[in-house]
Amino acid sequence: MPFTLATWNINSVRLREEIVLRLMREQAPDVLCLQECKSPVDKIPLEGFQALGYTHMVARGQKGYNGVAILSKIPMEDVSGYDYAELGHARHVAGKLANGVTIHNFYVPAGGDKPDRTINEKFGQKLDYLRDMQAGFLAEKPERAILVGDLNIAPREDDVWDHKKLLKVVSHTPIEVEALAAVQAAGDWVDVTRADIPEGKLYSWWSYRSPDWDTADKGRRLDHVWATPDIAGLASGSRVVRDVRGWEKPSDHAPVFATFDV
DNA sequence: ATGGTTGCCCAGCAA
Repeated sequence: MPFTLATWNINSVRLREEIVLRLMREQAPDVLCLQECKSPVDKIPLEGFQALGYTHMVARGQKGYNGVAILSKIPMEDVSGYDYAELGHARHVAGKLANGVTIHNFYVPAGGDKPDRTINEKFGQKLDYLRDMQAGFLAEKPERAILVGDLNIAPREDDVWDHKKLLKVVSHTPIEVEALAAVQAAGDWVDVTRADIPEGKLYSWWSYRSPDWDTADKGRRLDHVWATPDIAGLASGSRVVRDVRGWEKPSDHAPVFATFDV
């Protein structure tokens, strides 16, 4: 049975409950992975989600910051949660679906403004987090797994609006791109979005600070869908639903979708 | 080089 999955940095699930419901109604992914819920787990507004068929959830939360959740129409078991870099942040949750596929949902640290760990502790935390992800996947090779989330790195030149201008901007620096490539190699992860859409500019995030985000189109592809080689070939239909960035009271991220015929 | 916006919750940090 094929299922469709979406990943979306929601930037407060409580403030944006209405547009989560709208996405569920209009796009109806079977599995919806959220990041930056900014809510304790017991304060996530579940009633409306359940009424639309999303009766299963695994989540990690904290007050005010971070927070990840997987909402699913498919039964799902809570399988683990990593605290990479030992930050004490709610940045990872995983669920094993009844079809045997494990979903890892990550919110990688953004890394602050300056791409230099000697003067910016947050950048060091981001690199440490990526290093620990790499070690984790080397220690335990994932199988029949999908990794999604806001990885806060746009790896390719065509994942950003201007490669040269962003080489020293956190999210597109060579050291981050290399660290992300090491994570990907450690788990043999296939970049499903770029396997489906190999050519051309593709973004999933546009800053709130750009007044005319759609026309200016100074975006970055920070949100990713990866899969292990045993199921990556079953993926299709990848897309960024860009319109969502223009909905009322939007998140600064648009959701990324893929379908897996497992 | 700076400031541009938003969310948390009411100051200032994080993104």
